Amino acid sequence: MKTTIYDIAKAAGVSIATVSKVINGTGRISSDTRERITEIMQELDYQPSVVASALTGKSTFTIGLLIPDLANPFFAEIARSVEDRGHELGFNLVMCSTDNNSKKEAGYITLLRQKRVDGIIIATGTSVEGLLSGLADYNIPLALISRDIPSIEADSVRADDDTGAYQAVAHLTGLGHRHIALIAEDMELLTTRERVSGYRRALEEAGIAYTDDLVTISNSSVEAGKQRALELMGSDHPPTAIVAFNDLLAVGVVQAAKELRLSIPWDLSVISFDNTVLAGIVDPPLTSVAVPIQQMGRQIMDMLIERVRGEKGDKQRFVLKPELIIRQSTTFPSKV
Amino acid sequence: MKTTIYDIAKAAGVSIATVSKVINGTGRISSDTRERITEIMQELDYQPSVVASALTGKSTFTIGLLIPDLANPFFAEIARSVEDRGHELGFNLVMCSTDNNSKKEAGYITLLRQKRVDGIIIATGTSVEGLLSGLADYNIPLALISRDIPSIEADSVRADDDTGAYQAVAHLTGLGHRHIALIAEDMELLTTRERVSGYRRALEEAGIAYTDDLVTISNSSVEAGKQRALELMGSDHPPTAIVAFNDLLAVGVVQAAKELRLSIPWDLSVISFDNTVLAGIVDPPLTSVAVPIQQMGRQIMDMLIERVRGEKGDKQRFVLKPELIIRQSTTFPSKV
DNA sequence: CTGAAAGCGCTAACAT
DNA sequence: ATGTTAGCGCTTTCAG
Repeated sequence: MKTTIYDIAKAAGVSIATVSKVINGTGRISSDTRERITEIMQELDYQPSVVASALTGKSTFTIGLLIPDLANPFFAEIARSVEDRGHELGFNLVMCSTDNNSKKEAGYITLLRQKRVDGIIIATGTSVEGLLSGLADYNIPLALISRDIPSIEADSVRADDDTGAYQAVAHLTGLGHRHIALIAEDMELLTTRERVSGYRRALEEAGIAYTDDLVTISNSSVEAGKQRALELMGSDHPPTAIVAFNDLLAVGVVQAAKELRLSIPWDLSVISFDNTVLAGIVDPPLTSVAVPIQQMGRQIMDMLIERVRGEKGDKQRFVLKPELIIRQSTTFPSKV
Repeated sequence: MKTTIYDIAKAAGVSIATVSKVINGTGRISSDTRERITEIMQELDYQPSVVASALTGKSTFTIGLLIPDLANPFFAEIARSVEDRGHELGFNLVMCSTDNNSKKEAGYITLLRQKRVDGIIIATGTSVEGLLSGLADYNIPLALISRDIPSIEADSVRADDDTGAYQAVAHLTGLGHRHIALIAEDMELLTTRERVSGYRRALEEAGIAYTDDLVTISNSSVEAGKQRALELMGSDHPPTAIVAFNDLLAVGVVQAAKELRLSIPWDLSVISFDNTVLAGIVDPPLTSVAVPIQQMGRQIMDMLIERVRGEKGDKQRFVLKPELIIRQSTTFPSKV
């Protein structure tokens, strides 16, 4: 049998209330009995049940993290930083990889509700919007990382995507590129729309007209990135540079270039977003728009825990500045 | 207020016992009242509390996963497959990245105990050994993935590391290499010892003497791999091939080679273990010993859930055959 | 087929 | 400084 608070109480010759108090450091108990009880708890290897304690109204000390895919390094890194900060604060993370599939999202959210998690951090796209607005009612705090959903009442931390894209494209136009393609993600995402807007702004400043067919939509995988790049490069007037909305896509572009026997950066410049471990590892290493993943992870967890602890007040929305890390995948265009 | 089983009971004009029965599909209730109750639960958006239900002796439907580092693609992929299978079976995963730090391991295990998780899957090294043998007493089932710990009474799934290393090294000796280095991990790990043994076996068959200084120990990171490679290549009699015990290390080797202006595979052959996404992405793509991560993940979860459900009987230990994926990082040695 | 009641392990007033 | 007691939301005999 698991040892309970009763076992401790009996062994110590006190009431369970007293034991509860030393466990939680509440009320006043003589340091004498405190010590004795502490000792007995150790001897009996007693672990207070957070299940029971949660039932009495205290928190479960677990928070849910919804991401598209743990196997995507960007999200794995986010998860890691969130997990670390949570652990420091005494909270555990339950992972929910949704594949951006609304069925799975709904399923996970239901589960998280049933488990009475203290809060939920969301890094997925739009489809959850409906589910989420509901969540507010159950008053379980929500926080958004990396993507923001304006219609949702929640704290958020994300990168300034407009600026990020602007920096990337300006770097390219500065090098002389005038035919720059985008491999974007779902247009429903604020992230995507902002990046496209930054792209247009940079083009405009360089006096370059915006063309629809240089912007292609793709889901996030190496394979998809490769396909899109193949299509772009196969067109009548192929781009001299491609900006991919994440590292996986960019890796796909690199593979497409290899297949087409195009050399990067000489025949084609490439810039990625995210700057995960992948960006530094491919050949050539990618110029990439870096977002401070660690910082975002810690910060969102901090904000969420504040809410869990009852912090009221307006929702906060942080927008972090991205940084363009210049590596070897970009140079001036060969043919002007 | 959260809606409880009482609210449903009242609204339906029945007792909570009846509601409980329709929730769990136990006992016998007229399909009439069943429907009515179901309907009301939906209307009120009722979510039964697994916290409360767990307190009455049922499971928490959550299992803990201990890994060294979620940001390492190998473990991220393991986590993903485990999570998926868990989700199919109705279990959630709480992530514990331990950095192979025994303090963290102990901390996480304590937390998992307090949360009354139904089971724990472990992919970390040795330091937990002590903690774990204890766990058995609290009768929370354990399962080991990717690494086995003989002294622990637990189901396990892992790769046949001896064979994996043998295949890698035999491939190399077959190409004519006679000076093959190993960048290994912690010697305490069964995995490491078995790989070294496979290495020696392959050398022996090729009539090559084993030398201690060709085997170097490293912790798992790109940076560490690079350092070890630099040291190896800087020795009097540098190896013509290096086998790295995971992709991160191998990437480090590749970077070291670049820094030394050595071309892979012509100046140096490289083989990695794990065959994660990284192996296919670096330049050149790495010949790698692939283990069936997906399959391991599913299988370990299946075995663990069996135990959670009360399956008794001897512990099962599965050892899966690895496969050598030949890419472009290996060829015959240039100078014989 | 349905309900009453006794817990599960712990917390939080409220007494003492 | 410590103990009593009434829940928390649900499951599970055991009656009816």
